[in-house]
Amino acid sequence: MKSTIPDTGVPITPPAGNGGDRQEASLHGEILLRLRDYVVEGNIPEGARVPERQLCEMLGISRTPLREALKVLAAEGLIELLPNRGARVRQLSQRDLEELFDVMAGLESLAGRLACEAITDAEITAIEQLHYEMYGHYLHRDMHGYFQTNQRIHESIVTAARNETLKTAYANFAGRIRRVRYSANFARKRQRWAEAMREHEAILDALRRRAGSELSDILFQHLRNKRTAAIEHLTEPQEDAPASA
Amino acid sequence: MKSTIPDTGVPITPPAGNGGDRQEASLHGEILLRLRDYVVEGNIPEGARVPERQLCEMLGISRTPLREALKVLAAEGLIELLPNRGARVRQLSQRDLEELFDVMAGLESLAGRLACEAITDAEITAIEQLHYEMYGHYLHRDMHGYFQTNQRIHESIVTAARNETLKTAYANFAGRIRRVRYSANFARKRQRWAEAMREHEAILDALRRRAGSELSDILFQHLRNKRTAAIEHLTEPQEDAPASA
DNA sequence: AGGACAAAAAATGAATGCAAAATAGCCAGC
DNA sequence: GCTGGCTATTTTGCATTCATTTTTTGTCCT
Repeated sequence: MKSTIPDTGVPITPPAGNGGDRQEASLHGEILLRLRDYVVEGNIPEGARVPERQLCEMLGISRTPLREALKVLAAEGLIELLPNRGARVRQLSQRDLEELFDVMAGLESLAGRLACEAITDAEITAIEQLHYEMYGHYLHRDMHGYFQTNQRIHESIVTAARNETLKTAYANFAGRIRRVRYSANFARKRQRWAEAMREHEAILDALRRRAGSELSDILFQHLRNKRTAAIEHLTEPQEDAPASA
Repeated sequence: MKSTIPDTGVPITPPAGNGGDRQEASLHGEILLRLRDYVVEGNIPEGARVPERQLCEMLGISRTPLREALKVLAAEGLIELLPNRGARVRQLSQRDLEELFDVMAGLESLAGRLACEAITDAEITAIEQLHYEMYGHYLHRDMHGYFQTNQRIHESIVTAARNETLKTAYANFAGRIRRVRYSANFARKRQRWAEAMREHEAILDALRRRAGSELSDILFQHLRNKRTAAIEHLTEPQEDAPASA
């Protein structure tokens, strides 16, 4: 008994309906987007075998476009394709996660450096706004809000870098990590909070001064610390009160 | 007149023969590798339309595995897939190239930083060796040799970073740029040479001292300068010729 | 002669069919 | 009772086929 997928009827979306608004003419493109989200959101257990047949039924399509989508997801590193053995959700070892975090750190570090060359005062103001908002979440111990705002800040920096290639790569790696995040549902350790806030202050400061190489350093360290916290959390899942109420 | 591909009989390899030694069981994987090389090496003119039928005949396969490979190449950014209009070799604008170079700079900068944490004395010695070899090419005005050795040095640094994820991403972006390099066949400007050599000295120095954040900075600047030279070369293809106008 | 429309040809997108490989199920033998 | 080998079923990989869409070409009208 495999029980490949925790099937709940029609998990992804109604097979027929043109669900998402995302403009994507081709069927295979539509499938790709849906499957990617489906995998990223952690709906398939790690390392689970995913028979094409089953996915086809779920999505209401034939195998051809599905297989095309699978190949792309494999190239993106979300799943792996064993020859003659089908697709499995890629299992990330701790080492893989460390590597991913480091690459993310490098990309954000780069984003900060580039942002300093191109960012407008208005954009900085917007980020300051987010920063204060995040500080509010911090004071209210609102982890979820904090986390979301934090993510928006980092995305703003990447956007300010004015580099679509970077942005795409960033989104790709972020997806791979997010998959784990959804599954493990790890949150930041409380004790990291104060430290992270201080680091964010420094980030803003360097950004205001357009100190590219300095910001680059700070961002790398910031992400490195994040990495450490995340890895520790994975090996020791229990941490002070996790769920926000 | 379409003349989509500069067809020379059977351009890629004999359709039947198991050409490459690269172990890749599946046909689609084999196709992917061959097609990628074929595109990277610039055998297809920019923006040229590539009828699937023609590629199928070239490769001696049916359309199914070919289309799978095309989807992957599109995801990698080497080609683009227009709906119902087939695949075209992705045309890189000057802006695209700038972005790519910057991302490469970011990745190498990251590689340098990580390398400082993990590199062994033996690896540093090996890089020093390459450095001297490169210096020899520089003295002999051997651009080709210089270029190759230079590439090996940068690859050594990426390898020393001990991060397979980074290495894969690096290879991907390098491929996209190489495609242009093959096509445009641009080389370094002579006047950049001396400067580049000095920068390499500084790279080695920082590496020896394991000064991660410093090396990160130097590498980024080094690649940035490379970018400037490359872009200038694209707009003004003449080498050494009076850059004035 | 030039342009617009229409039909034919070709190319793409997706579905189906078929062969090979892998998995599982089963029986015999130890 | 367990292991080892053999067969049946499932699943993957690729080729082929069918349905649209696009592109080309030919013709007619102005």
